[in-house]
Amino acid sequence: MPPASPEKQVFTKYLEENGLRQTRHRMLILDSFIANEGHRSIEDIHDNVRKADSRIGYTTIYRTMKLLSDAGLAREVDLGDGMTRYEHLYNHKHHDHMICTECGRSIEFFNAQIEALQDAASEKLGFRVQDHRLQIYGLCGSCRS
Amino acid sequence: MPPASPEKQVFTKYLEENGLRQTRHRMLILDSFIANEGHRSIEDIHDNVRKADSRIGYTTIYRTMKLLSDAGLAREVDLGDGMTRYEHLYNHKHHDHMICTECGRSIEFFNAQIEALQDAASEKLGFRVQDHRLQIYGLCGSCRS
DNA sequence: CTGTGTGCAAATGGTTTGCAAAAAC
DNA sequence: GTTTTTGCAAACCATTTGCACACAG
Repeated sequence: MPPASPEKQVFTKYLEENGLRQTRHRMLILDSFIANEGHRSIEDIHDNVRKADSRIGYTTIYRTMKLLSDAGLAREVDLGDGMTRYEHLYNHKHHDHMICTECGRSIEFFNAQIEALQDAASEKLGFRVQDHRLQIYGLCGSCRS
Repeated sequence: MPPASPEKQVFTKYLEENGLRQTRHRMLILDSFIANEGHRSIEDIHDNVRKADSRIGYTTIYRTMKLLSDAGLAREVDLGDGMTRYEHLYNHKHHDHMICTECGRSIEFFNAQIEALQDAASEKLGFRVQDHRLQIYGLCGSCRS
């Protein structure tokens, strides 16, 4: 048997520490989530997980994705399309998003200077930063022509 | 008669240009909106406008706030409390928000360097910026102690 | 008058919840 | 066997829409 993926180890540990059970459904959802990159909606994940077990319901996806977020494996992102999406957090650098208002595609980017300035600006206002989100809206390369 | 406020002039012009009518309800909503600063929900505005005319319904607030946004007088902000809020845009400098995860209060801030870096980072990725939103989550001065 | 604006109630759509049955331990 | 988890359906809640009536131009 191959060693469990680090994400699975993190999740298992999280479940144990919180007195939660390690169920087959939760593990299938984790499997599907780590096997697919991107900004995935509950519907996306549900469709994908159903290939492994067609009896898994929407509700369980909602509840499990919340657990994965708490466990630090997933991050909720709001791309402005009216539904919560989830992206990988484990071993993924923090980043922000540029969202094309024409085609809806989103580009991930990271800028260390912006990050540093945010911290500095916050500290100056007496604010202790926990997290932040930056979305830039505009036209992507293909749509601006 | 005092001259109409600049906001009223902008809105009137917007309505004319788009073949829309200048109704009493729309003007009352604009009055209420420009008379109160802050991040106001539909419910806030509705409660306030009803003091002037108790027959104005929720629906009209929704529809009119959308018009005010289109006219460039209001901006939708998402403070993560599950409802759309509106803030003034006319003669208000662009700014971003720090949101306290403890008390929910939000602080407005502006940092020219961050703005410039965003534009530069976008341009480098072939992105033409139209707008952007930055929310920093953390603990405000009163809550961090 | 003619056509737009409005209020009400009902519909919508993503998300949450109550509860009995199923699964984990 | 006891307790947690799950699926289903119903509830929720902010927002939108259909429609008959009210109002602006």
